Amino acid sequence: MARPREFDTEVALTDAMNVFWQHGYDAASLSVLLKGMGLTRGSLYKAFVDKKSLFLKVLKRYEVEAVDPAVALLTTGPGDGTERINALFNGVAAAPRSGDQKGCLLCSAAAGPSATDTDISEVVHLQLRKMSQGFYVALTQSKAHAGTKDQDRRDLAGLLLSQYVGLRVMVKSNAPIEAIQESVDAITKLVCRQDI
Amino acid sequence: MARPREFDTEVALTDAMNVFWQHGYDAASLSVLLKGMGLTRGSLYKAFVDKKSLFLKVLKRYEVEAVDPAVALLTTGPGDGTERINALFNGVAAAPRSGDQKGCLLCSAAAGPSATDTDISEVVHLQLRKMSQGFYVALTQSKAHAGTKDQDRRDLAGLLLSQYVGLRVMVKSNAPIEAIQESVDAITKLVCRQDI
DNA sequence: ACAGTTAGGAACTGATCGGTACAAAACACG
DNA sequence: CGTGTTTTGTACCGATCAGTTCCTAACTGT
Repeated sequence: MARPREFDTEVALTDAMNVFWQHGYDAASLSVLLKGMGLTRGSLYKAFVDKKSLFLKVLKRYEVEAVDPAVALLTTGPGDGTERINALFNGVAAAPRSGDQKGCLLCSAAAGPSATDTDISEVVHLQLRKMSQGFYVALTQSKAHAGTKDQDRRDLAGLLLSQYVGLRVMVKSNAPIEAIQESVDAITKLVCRQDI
Repeated sequence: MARPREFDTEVALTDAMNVFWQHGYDAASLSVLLKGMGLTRGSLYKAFVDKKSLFLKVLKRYEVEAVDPAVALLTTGPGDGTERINALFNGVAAAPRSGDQKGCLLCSAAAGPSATDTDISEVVHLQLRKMSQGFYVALTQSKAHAGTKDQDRRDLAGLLLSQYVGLRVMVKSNAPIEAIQESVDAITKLVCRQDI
């Protein structure tokens, strides 16, 4: 019944995700989004209601596309829990080296619209909590942290989360790579429980 | 000679700082700034050239008003270096408890305009580096880290910096206080070199 | 083939953005 | 008491913002 959509909403959502990822919520204007998604105003508003709704859908997409894989790496990835955490942070440090400075959509959302919009804030912290629990599981599955108290592992997971957010914010802010690398090196020593 | 200014530029700059601090660079529109600073368009542009120039002056002001005191706390504050670092992070966790969620102007600038504006980025990272060196000095003056390698202290200072940025971003993003507290508790254990 | 329904696309809306132009006002100096 | 200089306030600028309107195009079910 009726005229069918000429575009794939899933593809369009992925395109929108990349636009928001690169520009951030506010800076991703409608015209930029339309160009990036390859469709016109009428189509976008028909399919995605408005900008904020689109962004919330994009966040859900980001969860599937980026957060869940990161959590999977932490919880069921190869090697010891310690190695998985290191792998994650090494990935963060590696991105800017290869010219990727767009950081993390979730972290940018936390630093941006999450401050003033409760709907966005809710989704953001749900996903951040997911990450935190991923760290916790990784720590629990780490030989180096096997003997630690549960609360200590929980706190350390919280530390790793805010560390992750801080690092990705710094990457997006054009911080010198050495500053990023210092932090990652320290994290490595920390989770390996070397004497720092 | 000629008509004197009716306002104190230093006071106006402080008012502007508070507006940017609360709203962030982009969200602090001219009309919001004018209202917050208590002056009109003509006066603002005569005295501060344009919005970006005003923000750069505000950043310099923030350095004097917030960054330098924080660095001073870290480097010449009371007690051991470890205690000073703890004092700083406890302050970060205490802010949202008393309703202060505006975070850190510097960290918000890092997450915001620093990504696209090199002038702002330069100033931001100069001040962030200052913070990092503050952490380094505090670690060097800490009994618990007296025996560590210099590079380890440098790396740990980098970690503390990105931790600081991440925490203040999370505070501004309306993160639950427990999540903030977890991180701070972990930091405490870490800098006290307890077994975490 | 035609009616019903929905997508697409362009023109348009009012609001707001940062910034400018300019005249009136307020002072310092002679 | 002017005169020159600077500030102040307001009206205005074009650009852009997110969102709406509305007509046409394209399809489906009968």
